[in-house]
Amino acid sequence: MSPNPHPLPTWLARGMADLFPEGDLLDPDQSLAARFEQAEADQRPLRVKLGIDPTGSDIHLGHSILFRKLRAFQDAGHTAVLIIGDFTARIGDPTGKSVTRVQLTSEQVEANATTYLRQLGQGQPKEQALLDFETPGRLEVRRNSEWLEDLGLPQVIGLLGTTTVGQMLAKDDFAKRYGSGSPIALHEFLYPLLQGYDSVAVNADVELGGTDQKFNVAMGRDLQRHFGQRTQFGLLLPILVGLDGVQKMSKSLGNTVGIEEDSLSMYSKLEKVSDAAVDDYLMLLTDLAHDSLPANPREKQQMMALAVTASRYGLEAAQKAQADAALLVSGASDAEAVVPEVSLADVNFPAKAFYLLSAVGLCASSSEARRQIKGGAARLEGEKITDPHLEFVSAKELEGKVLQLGKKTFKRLVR
RNA sequence: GGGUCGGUGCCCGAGUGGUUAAUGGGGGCGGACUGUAAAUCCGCUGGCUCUGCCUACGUUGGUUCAAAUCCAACCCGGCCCA
Repeated sequence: MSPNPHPLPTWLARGMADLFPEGDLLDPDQSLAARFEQAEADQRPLRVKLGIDPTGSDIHLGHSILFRKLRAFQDAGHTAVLIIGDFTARIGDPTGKSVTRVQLTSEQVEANATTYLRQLGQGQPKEQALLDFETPGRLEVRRNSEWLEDLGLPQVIGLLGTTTVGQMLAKDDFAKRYGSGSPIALHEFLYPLLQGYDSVAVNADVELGGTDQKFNVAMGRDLQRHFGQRTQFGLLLPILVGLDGVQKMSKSLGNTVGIEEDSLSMYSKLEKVSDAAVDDYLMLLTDLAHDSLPANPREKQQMMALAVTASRYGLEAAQKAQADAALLVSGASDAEAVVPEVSLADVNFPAKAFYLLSAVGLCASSSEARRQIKGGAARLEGEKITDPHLEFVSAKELEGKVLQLGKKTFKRLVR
């Protein structure tokens, strides 16, 4: 193979799962590297699109890999076009869901969008934020209701006419559902088309997405061509596996690390991710060079956890989290300072042990607490609680003590 | 619109009148082991300040001493026909 005349910058290539098209290396419509060259020559920043679906409200590390890449584009001088899918959220992205998603009201969507932007760092200095909201020209935040709300039926029919049922059924998710006899609502076919139309509306040069977005991103290219526009490149990043190392990181699977979690909890979760996931985390969530990593898997976990936490909270806070986490596992008695506190104000006395566990938030329900106690999971000041009916007469006798569930969860009871 | 099969706990999926809060698997949680990992083994897995009481098998109503199980209507879905 002859040397590539325009290699992609390393910040761009890192962690990339797929890039398309990858044709003639000199053609700016076929090669992203050539598009870069051209943009530079024209002194025109590239427009890099990323769509978010304001259906949830908590951003986790799985989302953040896309934002990190978008930020890298910003730092290289390009324009991030963040599209809030406020209109499409009301349809529901069929991706990965076997069930048709509930449609949200516009109030819910708006509230979620606001929360999203805050978590991405709106109003914060760029050093602390996920995206650069500060530097002029580096960020455009758009809502797709801007252009989708006013589409008339003739235009919608026009969009529908650009593709076929056969093409739609080629999409992985639709294919599976169709094959297994699960319902597919017709309006779900509209989703890829509308997301694709977003690319037309913002004139995107590049669209970022997870590998599960390939179909939708490709649809954007088709529609851009249809509307006589220059086509975008699809840059796909892997879907981050969750803490279990098996399934994708997703809130409904409960294997996430939230971007807003405090440094201690972020570090503690990360340092125990499954070995299967550590290399991915290092690649996608840090900038560490992979040839300088320790061979010992335990050290590797810790290094990764430290780096990821530091990228969010700074090195000093991350190191403190690391030290605190070490204290916590060594035994609650050494860790006075770092155990999170919980108030007894809402607990009614006299309180039985199982009720206390649930009232204090250590267990989801009092029935669960009862089971946990029977299973030997609950401790007070390091001493195992064996009787669910153990009764505490007043808050006084509990103040300052540490209540523990399992090996990892501690709460200090305070007034 | 017609025919037909189906809708069960977080998910999948048994169960077709009576010790059924409902077999089994997955997932989750806890215990042992360990590297706070994986694998393995064991226990738990509707709610309630709980020796008992509630609520649950698409919805509503009915039959019966007794229903997830029988009947009716309705809602939702798959497939076939139109």
